[in-house]
Amino acid sequence: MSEFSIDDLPKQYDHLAAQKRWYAFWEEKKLFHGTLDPHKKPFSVVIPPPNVTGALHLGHALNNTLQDILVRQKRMQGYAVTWIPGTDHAGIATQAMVEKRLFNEEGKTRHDLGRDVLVQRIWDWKAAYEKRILGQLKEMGCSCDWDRLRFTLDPVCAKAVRQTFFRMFEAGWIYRGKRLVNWDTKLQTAVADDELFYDTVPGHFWYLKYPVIDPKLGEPDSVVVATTRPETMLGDTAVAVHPNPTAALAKVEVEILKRLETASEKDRDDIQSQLDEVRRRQREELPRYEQLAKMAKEGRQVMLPLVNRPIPLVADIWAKPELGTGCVKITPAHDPNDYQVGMRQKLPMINILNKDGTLSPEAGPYAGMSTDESRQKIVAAIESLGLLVAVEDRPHELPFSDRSKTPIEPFLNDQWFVKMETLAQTAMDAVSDGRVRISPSRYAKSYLDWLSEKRDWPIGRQLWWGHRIPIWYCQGASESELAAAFAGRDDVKWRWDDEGQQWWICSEQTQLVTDAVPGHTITQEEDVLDTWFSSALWPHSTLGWPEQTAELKYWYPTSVLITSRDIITLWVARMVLTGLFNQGDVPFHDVYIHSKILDGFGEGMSKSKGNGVDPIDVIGSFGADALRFGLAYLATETQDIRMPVEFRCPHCGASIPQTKENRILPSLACPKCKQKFSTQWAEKPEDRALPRGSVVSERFEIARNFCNKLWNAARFTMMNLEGYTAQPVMDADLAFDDRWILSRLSTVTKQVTDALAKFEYAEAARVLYEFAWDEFCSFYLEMVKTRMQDATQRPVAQRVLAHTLDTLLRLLHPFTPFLTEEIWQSLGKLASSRGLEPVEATESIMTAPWPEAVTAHENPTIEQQFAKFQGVLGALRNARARQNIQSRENLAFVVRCDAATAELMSPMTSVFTAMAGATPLAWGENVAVPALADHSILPGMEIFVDLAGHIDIAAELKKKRDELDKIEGRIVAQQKKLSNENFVSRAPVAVIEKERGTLADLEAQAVAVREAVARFEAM
RNA sequence: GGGCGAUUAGCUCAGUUGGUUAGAGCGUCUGGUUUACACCCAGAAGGUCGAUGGUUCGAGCCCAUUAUCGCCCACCA
Repeated sequence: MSEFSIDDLPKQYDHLAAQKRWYAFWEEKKLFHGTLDPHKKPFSVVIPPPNVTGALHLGHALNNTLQDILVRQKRMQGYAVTWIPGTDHAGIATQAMVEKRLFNEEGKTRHDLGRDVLVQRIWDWKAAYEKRILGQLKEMGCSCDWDRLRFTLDPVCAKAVRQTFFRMFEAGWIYRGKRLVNWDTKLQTAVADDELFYDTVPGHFWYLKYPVIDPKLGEPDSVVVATTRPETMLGDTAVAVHPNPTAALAKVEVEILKRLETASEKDRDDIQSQLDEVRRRQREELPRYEQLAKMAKEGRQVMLPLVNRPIPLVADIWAKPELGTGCVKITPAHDPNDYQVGMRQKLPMINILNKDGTLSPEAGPYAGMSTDESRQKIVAAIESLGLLVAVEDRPHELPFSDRSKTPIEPFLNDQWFVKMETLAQTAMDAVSDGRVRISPSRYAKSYLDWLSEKRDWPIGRQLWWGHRIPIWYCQGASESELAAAFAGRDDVKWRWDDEGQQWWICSEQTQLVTDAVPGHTITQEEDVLDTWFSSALWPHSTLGWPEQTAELKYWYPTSVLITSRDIITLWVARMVLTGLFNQGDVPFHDVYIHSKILDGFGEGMSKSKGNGVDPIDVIGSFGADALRFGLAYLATETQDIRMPVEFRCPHCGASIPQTKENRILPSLACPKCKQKFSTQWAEKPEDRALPRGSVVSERFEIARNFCNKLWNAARFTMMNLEGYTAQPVMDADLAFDDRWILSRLSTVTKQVTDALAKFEYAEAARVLYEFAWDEFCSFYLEMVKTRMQDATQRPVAQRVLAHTLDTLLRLLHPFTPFLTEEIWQSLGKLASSRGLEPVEATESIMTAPWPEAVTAHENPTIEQQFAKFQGVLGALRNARARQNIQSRENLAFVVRCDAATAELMSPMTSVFTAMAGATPLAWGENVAVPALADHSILPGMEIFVDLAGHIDIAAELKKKRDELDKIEGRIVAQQKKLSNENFVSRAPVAVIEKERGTLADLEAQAVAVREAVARFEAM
């Protein structure tokens, strides 16, 4: 090891060097790895696996920082700790990214490549992004247990997925139903909800007349339905009317009346017109509605025009008598609500669309046409039959595919579901009875509300990237053939599918051979499972379930899950229910939901908006320690973190605030140096050739400055450790400032430990920031300076200083791991043994014990006395600034105070000289007051700074008179309060006493100020 | 439409169970090359706590109403 010299330490903390050095050191020493230790309590955390769709942004940085803080603290507290890292295959999103690139760069769709080739391409993408993501985590300093790295498509996860599916199939909870998907007809793929955008396009509302078949006398001869998509009439299988329109309208009327009572002036007209409309319908339409309801119950039919198909009138509550014509056409295959009606009324479902968006053979003469074309033809044909009642213009909000920019067709697909009745209840119970605690507690409500609907979980996805559903279809075989084929196997189950007239065979195996059933061919389901199906298993699948491994037994249930609020339902709830189902125990005891990071406009960050910030950019500018400390400092409980974003010019370092306009440009010119730089949108070669401007936020400056402050405090400490020897420090050896800092240190230790236990990261960071800066640096270090000059005081001062820094470093380590390790290592070279009862420092701060509060050091009296000292110092500095006296001019002052205060303060002469450039001449009750003085008043003290030759008497007199006015005003207010009979008789005695004390104080001040006024007046 | 949250200094945010004169950082202004730190030091200015009403001796904090913004969920024949 080379000779260590303080001079090697630069004035500014070199974060990049420290990050590289110490991360490698920790990995080499295997400090992140948690070993199964029966003598230690386990503490385990699974990472919310980031999607391999792209690089991490600041939201991930926050999430992982908060986990790492906890994990590092627990390690120091002596737990056996593992933080299991990994990534998620993110089915839809990842396949979409790859397909998008394929389309943009090669003009191909997935069908051009085929399943195997596309999946291979996605694996390549995954490899690249996983590497990037893991690199980002490491740069942030995350102490993940890399030996346990997982990916949701790993064989071990795949096995857990198949086993879970198999067990659910066995339980009878897997079934096949219908679900509406957003179908992109151009790319011929299902599109996720968040890949849609909505646009309002001009459209029409068409009123179509369907003739009633054989109307009886007095009955209407037709019904009128309204639609924005007339072509779907080809798939109509019913017309619905409300079964009890009288009651329904009455109910609506009551609701409107209720709203009218509480309505604001502005809404009143609107609500009133709704009421008028309902009443009109009650008068004019009700008889017809009632008649239709009666006809529906009699099973009457109407004739679907063009197709000439009789379809039933059905009585269903989906038809609202207060809306439209009161009659609704039902197209079960192309609308989710109509689908529900179709299920209730047992209607046939006719799919009139092909996957390319053209009309299917079911559309008869219109087959093969586009929807637009068929719409025109159908409207024209209906009009020619005289069945078009009216056309209204009506702007319509249509969903579009973000990828192909074409309109989305709602498409009802066959889909696999999991029944949630039982599973949801178990997950609700786990939170209701406290086995899983969600904090902040308000989020338990969204969890419970969502689960209580017990909506079945659609688990199939029409994709190629993911866990293929372990179901095989077999047609034409008899049950005895199946029983024979799978005799003696408990890893295969089958069920008859009445609708498809086939067997469903479910197997835990990766592959069932196509001729597993002799004489019949079996084929595997094409679809893959929802991404959340595999992430739901994450806490136990990562530990080797279904094998009951030692790992699983030791680490499961995990200790805490830290995540963001938008996936409480999608992910957290499902982890709880699968954990209970598979392992019989909750997956974690605590869930902490942290805030979200927003940009300067209050919008969530996302890559597509261009306001996302790469943590690596922040680390480059400010350092990983500043990134982490800054995030923790901002992570308060309720408030989302608003973070104005700026570009940093790579040429001159200037900051260019990000606006909604400039954040989507491929390149920008720096307003300061006029040179151009590129952004994340750079695609053209000329843009890509420019240097890249990083995207950062100035909100990390506070943390960067703090890190540098701490760095310099450590430098100062080490500069003063020459001749340091480790020896126990006796209580009697301690100086006033030692007692004070040790008292504060113990309190701070307690506060930080408590705050972290409650996930109050911002509170912990704030306490540490204020202690380190305002107390340790601003006071303790300054006071120690004078003691370091004195050979008799120096040894104790060195020991307490080294001890305090040592403890502070350990408290800060979870927040700023690199910085604290860097200092720890340097400090170790000068003072390897530290503490009031010295012990040898550990080889890494990571393995140092978490500080314990020392209650014996906590001393309120010392803290009060110290506050007095700070008061005097403040008054002196104030006086200097007020009188505009240069700092090199030494001042003299006297303090009028009681004997005890005098005794306390008089030994501190040199401190006042050093810290305020002022020398006390006398302390006590009867001090001689300088004729011309700056006068300030503190509780129990009056400070007179001798101003001979410095000030303007008239100005000073005015100041004093103003001050007196102020004090007298407050005395009047205070007297009024105390003479208020209500206050005196009702407020607690302690409060009244406090108010009386305040009044006495004010009166004393008034006396002193009057005296000062008199003195000036006499001059 | 339902649920949740926010609104405090120019900006970004703290503010413990209601109790003296509501705090911090940045920014602004004044003054500083005090050998740890200009990513610093010493000071100053700046707020009727979104609005209205209520409870209370006392409200930034509790209750009701309301406005604005954000998020989640549902829905839009």
